[in-house]
Amino acid sequence: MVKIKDVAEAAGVSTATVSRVLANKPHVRPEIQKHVLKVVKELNYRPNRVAQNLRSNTSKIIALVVSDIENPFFQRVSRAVDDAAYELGYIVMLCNTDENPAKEESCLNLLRDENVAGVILSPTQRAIEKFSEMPAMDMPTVIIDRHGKNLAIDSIHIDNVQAAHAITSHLIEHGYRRIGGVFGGNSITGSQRHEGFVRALKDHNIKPATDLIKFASPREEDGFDTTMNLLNMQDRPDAILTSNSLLASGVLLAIRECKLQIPGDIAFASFDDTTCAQLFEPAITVIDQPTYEIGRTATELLIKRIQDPTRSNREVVLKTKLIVRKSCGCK
Amino acid sequence: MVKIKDVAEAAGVSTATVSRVLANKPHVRPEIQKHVLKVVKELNYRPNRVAQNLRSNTSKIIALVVSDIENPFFQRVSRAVDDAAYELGYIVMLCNTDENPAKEESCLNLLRDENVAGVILSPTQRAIEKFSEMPAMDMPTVIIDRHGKNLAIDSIHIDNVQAAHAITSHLIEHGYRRIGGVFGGNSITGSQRHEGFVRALKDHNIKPATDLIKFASPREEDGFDTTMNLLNMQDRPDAILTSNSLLASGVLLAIRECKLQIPGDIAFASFDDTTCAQLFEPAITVIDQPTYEIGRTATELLIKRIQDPTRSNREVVLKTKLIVRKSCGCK
DNA sequence: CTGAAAGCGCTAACAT
DNA sequence: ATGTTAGCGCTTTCAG
Repeated sequence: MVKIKDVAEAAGVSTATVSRVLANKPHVRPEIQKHVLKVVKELNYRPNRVAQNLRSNTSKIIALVVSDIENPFFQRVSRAVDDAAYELGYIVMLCNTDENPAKEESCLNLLRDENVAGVILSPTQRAIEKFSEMPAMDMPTVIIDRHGKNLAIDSIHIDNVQAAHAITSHLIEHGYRRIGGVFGGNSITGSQRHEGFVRALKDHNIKPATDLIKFASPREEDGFDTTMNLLNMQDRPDAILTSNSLLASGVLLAIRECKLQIPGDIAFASFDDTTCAQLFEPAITVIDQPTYEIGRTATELLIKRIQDPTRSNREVVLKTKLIVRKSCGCK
Repeated sequence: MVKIKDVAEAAGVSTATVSRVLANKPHVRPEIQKHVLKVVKELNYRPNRVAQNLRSNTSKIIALVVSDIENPFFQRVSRAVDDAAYELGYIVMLCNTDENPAKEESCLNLLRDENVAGVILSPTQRAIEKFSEMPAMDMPTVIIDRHGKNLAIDSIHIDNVQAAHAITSHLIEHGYRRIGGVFGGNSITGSQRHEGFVRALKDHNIKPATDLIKFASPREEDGFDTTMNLLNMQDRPDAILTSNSLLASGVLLAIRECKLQIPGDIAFASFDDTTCAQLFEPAITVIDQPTYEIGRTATELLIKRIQDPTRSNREVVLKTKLIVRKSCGCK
């Protein structure tokens, strides 16, 4: 491997000069600069990022830590982060916490050990609560998808309560009354959407039936099982809302298993406008989140914070869109 | 930040001893070992991975470089890689090449600059061809999804030709004769599946109609556009096969746009058993790849190679499964 | 069994 | 404008 010393010798200058040229620092004679660059190219020299990192405490790696790598929401976000990071000369490290605080902590610590430049994080409930106690949190960080109320940190998210309220109200206004809710368990997102759901019911003078409200881990199988329970009740719901697309698949599978028609026998609505939601017959009414924009904005916020750690914190709230389709036609 | 020197001083030993203890090296008195460990814990010391990397040339980061981060196939693979890596104490860096050789090269170079421990790569055609000339390829590498014939490298993939042959034959045996093919353009995978498709036709004495064979970039919109062309022909196909799930969505959208029934008006089959393929009515006949296993195996192969760079290369070929569903019922 | 000291490849004072 | 040199935090000979 060719190192800076080799370049310096070949060019007949000191390593300091080579370093200056490569960093585009001033105080280098243009002719020398040119010559060094030529030698760099000839020798095919590439600076060792590890050494640069150790010496100057800078890194070109940012990390994206998500709670569920298989959720289409995060997949779309990570595409956006990857695009934006690449444009800005960074590469991204993707980590998955499975909504598991221990895994999250170990992951964050590892990232700090690696001295990454910053982190985009969808935190667990626990991380939000213990934020200040987590040593890893001295890294530049931006939080996505969730947020702590008064945390001194950049965050970007949607108004989950409002979005859930909107889509639930839509169901109610189309005549549905016994609405079942299947929410992601032990995630902030899930509980906020649950809150919006309950509020919408109350705002329409419907008493939330606790037996119609379920929490499940955000996986297809759990969505399926939970829904089967719901559908096997003596007085089954006339509509179901889920808080994410993984659960949605499970719900749909269960509805089919019970040979129920949508929306004739039961209406359905969900979060996240996936291809599947569009392709399904009837197409699914959903809350569409600006996923790509969330990822891009998060990356840009993070890079800005890396460049200026003292800048004031921002909380960006992005608008969602209710996309009305056939899956909850009038009752 | 507490460093090894702090630990050494607090424990009344040298940094060398602390290092030995932490690396579980022999020749340390048990009592000293115990004491050092205690101090490490008290001080909450964590070794700086960057310094370790620089000094000893070892890293705990492996990279996963995929051609399309939005393809469910790679998403499932990356979940598997992430799981396996985590278990083995590594973290993974995810990069996306968009099937773009320039982006791929720049990404690989960056990874080498960062001195990552190894790479799992779904290479572009060009990378396979120019393999030996790519400086980045001195990293431990395992290739997934694609493979070069006589490359001295670990690889893991399925038999694309055989799989495409099988699913095409299935269509033919169900009476379809004018079968359209929509394949991923400029990817090895796409062309191999195309090859299997053509072979199956020939083996059944059907002359491949060039106007029924299309290549598209693996995105929903391109699948849609391409299929619209196919469906607007005077003598449209009676069945369509696509080589990946992103294209499949586009095809399905186009078929709906033309108000055609599956399989009544037109049959459909594809690669990759996604949730969507199961949920769609009628459910889609697909070739199911062992995606999770591909990711796990790749990770395990990579770590083994990292630990022993001299070990002989392996080419692992995994079996696929034809899952027959309603989308190509008898004509 | 343990410590002193040399460097991994680079950057940034500090000299000149 | 350029070179000299001292580390960044760690591991690893080499002595003892």
